[in-house]
Amino acid sequence: MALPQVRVRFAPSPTGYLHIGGVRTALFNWLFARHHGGKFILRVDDTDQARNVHEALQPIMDGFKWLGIDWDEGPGMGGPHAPYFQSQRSDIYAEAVEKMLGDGYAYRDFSKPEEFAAERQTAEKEKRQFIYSRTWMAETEDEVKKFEAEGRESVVRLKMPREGKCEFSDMVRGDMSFEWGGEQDHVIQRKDGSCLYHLTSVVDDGAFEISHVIRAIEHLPNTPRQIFIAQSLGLELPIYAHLPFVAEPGSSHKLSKRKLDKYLKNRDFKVLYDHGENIAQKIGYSASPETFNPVIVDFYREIGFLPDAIINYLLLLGWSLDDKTEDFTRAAMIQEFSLDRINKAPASFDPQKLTSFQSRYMWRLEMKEKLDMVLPYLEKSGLIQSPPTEEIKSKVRAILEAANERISFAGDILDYTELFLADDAFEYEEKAFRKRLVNAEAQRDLLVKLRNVLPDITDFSAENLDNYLHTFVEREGVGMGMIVHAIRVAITGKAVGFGLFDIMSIIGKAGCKNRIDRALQLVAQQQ
RNA sequence: GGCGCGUUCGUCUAGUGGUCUAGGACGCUGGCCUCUCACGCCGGUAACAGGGGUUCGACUCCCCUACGCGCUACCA
Repeated sequence: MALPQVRVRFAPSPTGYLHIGGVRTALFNWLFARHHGGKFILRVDDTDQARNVHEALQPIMDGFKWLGIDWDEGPGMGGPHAPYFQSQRSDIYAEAVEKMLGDGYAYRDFSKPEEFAAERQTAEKEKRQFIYSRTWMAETEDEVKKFEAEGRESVVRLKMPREGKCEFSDMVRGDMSFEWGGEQDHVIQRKDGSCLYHLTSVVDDGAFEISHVIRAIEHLPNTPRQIFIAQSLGLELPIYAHLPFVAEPGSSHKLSKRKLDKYLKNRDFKVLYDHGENIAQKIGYSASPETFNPVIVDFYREIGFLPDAIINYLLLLGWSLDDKTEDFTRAAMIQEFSLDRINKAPASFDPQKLTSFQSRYMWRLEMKEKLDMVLPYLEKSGLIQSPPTEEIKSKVRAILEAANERISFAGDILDYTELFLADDAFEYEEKAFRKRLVNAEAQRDLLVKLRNVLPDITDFSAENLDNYLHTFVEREGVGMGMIVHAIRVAITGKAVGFGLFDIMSIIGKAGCKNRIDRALQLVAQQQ
């Protein structure tokens, strides 16, 4: 069987944000297209909200661009089947509706909404399946005139078959079979002439020559009526593949951006969110829950995630190559991706695992790339000048080298603000200060001794400081632990951090002296 | 209610009738390393939803039940 040209699409409705679940669906489409050398098309499903489409679409396109998911046809790209906005294709849909009407696959329905609803309610009350009586169906001109004379208005409904089965094969689910009789006469055109999703989607899939429809599982029950529309219009059917949805962390509910409050009760989710919020605060980013939310791609961009880490994580959410491979470059995932290794069960979004991918990707980065990622955060927070001087850059480079795996998100560089603030401007953590300085007399005395010999140290490299301090404690007849903590707190204000000798070297001799003096002074004040 | 889909460690998953006393990863956890934290290394914890079949043999095939989710819109 020769595979036709692969053409797939992702059809977002412009909502103003890019949802992580949507990215996963788009990713699978994109990978499938790239794997087969086909086309990935972006179509804008804006039949409902014609207003502000541009504004609402921009974040979605920006998100995809950032993630490196590019489209061959669609907004900003054009293409042989333009326009790619459904709001600009009404004539095409109207024509399709006329054709279906003419061929008897659809009919004008003059029922009033309340009449139709009444029928449905009756059926529900009697606990039987609702099937429209078609009492107000008009198929001839005379019938139309008769109903119009009564002052009725019409919509166009599908004239669904009521017998037999709709059978099709799904590339993820296998063979599917639905009773036609279970289907409703869905409305495809409103009385104002605008068309509904099922119609527009099928018409466009046909027009764009979509070969494979890869979408979320919630569309599976919609498939029979879409097949009916496609067949009525004489369109070739695409091959369907329905993806399991992305669920909330630790639950089987579909991930939704509206339930942020609820997700924050999940520990792992909250950890990620708080981490992000902390960074956002330091760079003065106003965190609106509309977009600053771990369900939305913008969140990750703001706090310094790597697109590749997100993509790699998402790839494995419902797909796997084998029992061990986890790291995929773009080239590798394009090479290996196939629909038949997609899982059937919903996959729940795990913030911890995403974070672990991010950390690994971050650690592996070349120094230059890491530096480029991190500098904007220092600039935005006002800790360094913009653009940074070479001197600052080499300082940041030294910090990155020393901090190493401690930086997982680019914004984590802001955990080391004390290394950029003036010697008398950073703050001391109260608890650490008390424990390591105020209530540690012996250690403090050692610190004083060290401070006094500080000017004698000519080589302030980390390596030499290491040697020097080891000799120093040896001479004093104590362990390293006796001096290290006091120094750390005195010069950084914190109880934890990366290697002390690195920190000292980065702060420099004068800085260390100033900071130790300041700390000792503060201790004196407290006593 | 009807129809449909799904169900392996807490989570992502491997597994297509015997190689499974079920493998990997994240997490959690014990230890080592060590100036703290992190990294790293070594070890541990933990799963086939339940019940019936089919079969010499079932995580794998069939049926039922339970649970979860979705669709059943003049939303997409």
